[in-house]
Amino acid sequence: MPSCHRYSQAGRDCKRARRASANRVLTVLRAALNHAYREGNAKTDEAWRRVKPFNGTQAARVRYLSDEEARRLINACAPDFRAIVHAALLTGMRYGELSALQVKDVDITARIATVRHSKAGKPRTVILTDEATELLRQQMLGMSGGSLVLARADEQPWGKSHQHRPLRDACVHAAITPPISFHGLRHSFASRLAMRGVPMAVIAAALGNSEAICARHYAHLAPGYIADTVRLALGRLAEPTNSNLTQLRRSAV
DNA sequence: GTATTAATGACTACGGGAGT
DNA sequence: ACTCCCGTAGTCATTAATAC
Repeated sequence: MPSCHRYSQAGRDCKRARRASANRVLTVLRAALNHAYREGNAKTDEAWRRVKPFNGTQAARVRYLSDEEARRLINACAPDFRAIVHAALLTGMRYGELSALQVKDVDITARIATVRHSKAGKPRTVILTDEATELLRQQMLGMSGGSLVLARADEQPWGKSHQHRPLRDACVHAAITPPISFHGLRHSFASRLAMRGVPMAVIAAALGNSEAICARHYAHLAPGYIADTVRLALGRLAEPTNSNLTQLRRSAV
């Protein structure tokens, strides 16, 4: 676990994260207690009904990389790990999705990839940019349909936790401070889109998330988009006319 | 490198309040 | 009474961190 710095932004977020975790524990505990109450094993549920979760725990500011940091990070990775990091930054796909991606899931001609088993349980299509298409095409050269597109140098699949140390080392070499997690690469992808004014609905579709979740994480990165949308939608209420109001003298205000 | 635990992301279902 | 919207509860999957 990262150490908390009491007065820094990281420290405040660490505190928020602890409170969010406490809320989750409370949720699980309350579910168990409610079950016991429904089964007649508790006389009353009043005690835990009075416990309120911490407020303001859902507003974490996501950590993301600037384009320059992302380039440094890619360059600092070993070749096999570099490919999966690069792909994460270009597609926003999760570590588990990338490490399971097979040749048959990638359509170079249509420039799409299919995630057959996403976290939400539903398959989804990932749009590939020219850069992402070229990256995957290079990876897939000479491979058969069932091969993993992004495997380790020893041709074994990237396993659980295999990303942690290489990414941490790459962050050190690339002078990325604070270091970023693999999931942060997904946030970086979405943040780049948000900062370029891409609508939340489009970002949500690209990530396979709900629009509400995306808005929570990335809306603050797109103030220009929100402002433009509001201004465009509202337009003018009335044309300016000659006012029948007299401007007050400064001394009268 | 692997196993385990903690933390987080993200979904659906549901209930309450506001509006009609 | 009904519908819609929004927030919360509950849950599961995934990722991160750590111990060995």
